[in-house]
Amino acid sequence: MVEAGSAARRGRPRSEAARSAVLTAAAELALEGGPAAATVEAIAKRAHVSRTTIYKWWPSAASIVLEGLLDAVRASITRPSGSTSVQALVHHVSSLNAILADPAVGPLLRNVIAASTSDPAIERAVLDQWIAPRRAAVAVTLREAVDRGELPGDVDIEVAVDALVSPPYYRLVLGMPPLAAEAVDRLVETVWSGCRH
Amino acid sequence: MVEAGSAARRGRPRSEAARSAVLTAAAELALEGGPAAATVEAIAKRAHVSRTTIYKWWPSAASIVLEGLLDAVRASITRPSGSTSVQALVHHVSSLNAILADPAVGPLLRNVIAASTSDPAIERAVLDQWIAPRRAAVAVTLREAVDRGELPGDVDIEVAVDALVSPPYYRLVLGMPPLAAEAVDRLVETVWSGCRH
Amino acid sequence: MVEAGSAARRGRPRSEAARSAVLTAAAELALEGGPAAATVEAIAKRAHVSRTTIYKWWPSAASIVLEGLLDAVRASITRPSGSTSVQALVHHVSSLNAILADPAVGPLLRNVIAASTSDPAIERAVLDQWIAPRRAAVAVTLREAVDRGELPGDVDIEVAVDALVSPPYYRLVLGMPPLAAEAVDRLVETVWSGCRH
Amino acid sequence: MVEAGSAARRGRPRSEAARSAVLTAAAELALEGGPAAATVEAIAKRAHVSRTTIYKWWPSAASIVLEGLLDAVRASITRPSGSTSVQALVHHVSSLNAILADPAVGPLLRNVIAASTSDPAIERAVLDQWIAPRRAAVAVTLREAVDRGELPGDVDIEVAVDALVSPPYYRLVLGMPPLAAEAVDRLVETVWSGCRH
DNA sequence: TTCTAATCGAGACGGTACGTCAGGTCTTCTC
DNA sequence: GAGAAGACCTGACGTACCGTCTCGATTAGAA
Repeated sequence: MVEAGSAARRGRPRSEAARSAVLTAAAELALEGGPAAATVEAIAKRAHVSRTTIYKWWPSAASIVLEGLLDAVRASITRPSGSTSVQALVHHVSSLNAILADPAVGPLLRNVIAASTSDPAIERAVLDQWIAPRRAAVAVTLREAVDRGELPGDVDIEVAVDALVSPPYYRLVLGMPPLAAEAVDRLVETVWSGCRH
Repeated sequence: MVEAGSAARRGRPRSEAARSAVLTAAAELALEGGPAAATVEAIAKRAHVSRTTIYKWWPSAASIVLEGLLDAVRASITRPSGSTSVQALVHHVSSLNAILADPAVGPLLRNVIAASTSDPAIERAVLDQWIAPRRAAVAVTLREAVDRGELPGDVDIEVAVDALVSPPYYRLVLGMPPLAAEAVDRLVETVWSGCRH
Repeated sequence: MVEAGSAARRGRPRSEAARSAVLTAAAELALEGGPAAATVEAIAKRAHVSRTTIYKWWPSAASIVLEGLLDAVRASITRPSGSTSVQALVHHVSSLNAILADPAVGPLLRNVIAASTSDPAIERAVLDQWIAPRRAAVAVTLREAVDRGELPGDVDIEVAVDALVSPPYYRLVLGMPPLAAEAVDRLVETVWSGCRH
Repeated sequence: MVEAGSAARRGRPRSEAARSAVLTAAAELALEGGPAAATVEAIAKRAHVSRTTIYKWWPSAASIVLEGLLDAVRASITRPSGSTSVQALVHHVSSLNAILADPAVGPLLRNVIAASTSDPAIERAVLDQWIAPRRAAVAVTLREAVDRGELPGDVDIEVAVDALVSPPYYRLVLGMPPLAAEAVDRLVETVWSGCRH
């Protein structure tokens, strides 16, 4: 999709100012007034960008919010070097929980997840670009623990990942209060020791 | 909402036929065409009921779907007598998972949860009438296990409930495949033994 | 199209206020700013009527202008009793010329004729409801003159009608100055005596 | 607009291929799909020319159609030498009628006339470059007849011209069937003898 | 031969209006 | 008084063209 260096491109280049204004406006509107407020029309007006330009680059308002979200939390999956498996898991789940509890991120993600119900493209993007990499990070940590003999070889990784990452999403999506930090610790400990029999 | 016997009521009584036709039409439309298809307009047309009547009794299309949902799975929370704690938990989580995986229920609930994002009334109703009773059933079972000494007294019930019930919702809402029956078994076993240290 | 007395009609009746506000607004806009100004959007705004209501009753902006035009000049075809054939023809052509030269009518008709180029429905309506009755009035007068022996029996009525009524339209549509009253007199005299050989 | 010989112009010269491709494409589109089809966008696409180029040379789609029209029928006004006045008039009106009835010309002219309603530049061009020369040819013939004593000196030339040339335009613009050849003959005879008293 | 001036093509952009859809409200008549 | 029918307003949708604006590529005469 992106040319390698030289590639001369004809025509007027895309306006980066317009793109970022749209992303910002969408996020602000969604945070202020909920998903219903982030219409293409309102975004265009606030971003001082024409509606046609928006439709040229994005298929729906939800896709704009999603792109802004992915931009904002890009590279937020880190694994602390020199730590025990449990510490690594706590780090993963804690940072996931923190992101979802962040008042500037959680509501946006909730909107996007709601939109994914009626828009397969959004659903795919959420799964591929948001869910999958985060599940993978947890799964890798668990598999390394199995390799090191810390966990038995018959552990069902998928089930363990589900138990670890579901609660923050569940609470976000249903409008329940987010997990406290200590609750996250207990959750990880419970699942970890449950995996060891 | 429903009066007790005596009140006599003047005028034409509410049509039960209209109510059930509306609920059925809403469910069918939502299953056939997703959330976007279950508009008040379409429901009215399919149910052969006037739009005015619908607006008189329900505030939104989502509330109709929710009411139909609650009608359909009323009294679906049962606890098998004469069973071990683990068996009871497996029963609870399995039946929850089965309901959410049911192609006639899951999509509807997913719609309603999506609608709860932008409608506080729906959010409240989902929490109070759907989520709370099911969490309570699991929590009661866990507390009984603590009382019987099967689990230590310092178990964090809320965390354990989260770990047990979140995965089916998480998978439903994100459009992932539902948990297999054996995965449910392993999930309960993992959390149960994790709670025992 | 309209029911005779009894018919009782269910539902909210059509708003006559809205209809006339739309017709007035369309005429005003078309007179002020030319055909390009009389958009459905602008008409709706000026008439304080919603766009949807307009689309419910009219298929296009031009059809609104046309309806207003037909309303305004309804029953404008009269034939003076007790007059010679030539006087009757002068009357017909003069009043046609006056209407087309009327600054409150001519421009509107010109707009509608322009719209008829790209809209067959408008074209049909103009021919049937505007052109045909006026041609018929002239043709009747000519045929009566033939019957009375004032004109020979082999006169080509259609050709004579064309010669009499075309010039005012021609001048209107091309933006030329309208015919003066005396020019109309001379036109009728010329065609009349030309028909007598 | 056109340079006097020598001037030599620097820079890339205007592409004649582009010009004629645009004129052809505009005519084809207008004939196929009516005035609404001949948009600048569609013309550009069919002519394989960029929109910018079109806007550089023409102010509107209608002006393109008009230019093509004038190109096509240039020098179509001829007067047959050695003929009576009536024959010359019949020749003029017949060829005008034939041009307007030509399925490759009439619809285009009708489009352009419609566009003249909302575009003063088009209106001017139509009057100056299309209408005026044709009226002049007829008027000259009539004046020669007066000079030769075939017509009385008090003939109103303008009125006579109107009566002769209006009908074909009138019928074209309103979508009526064109005049038959014999009808043209009768029209000229009627007006001619009407002018002689 | 390089400059320089004009063209042409490609495509992004801000706009305006389109015609449609759904949400809600209101008015009238019927059961 | 409930319900049906239907007119109405509001607001957003996604699309089509408009006319303007950068760009780069091309083509010639002029320095």
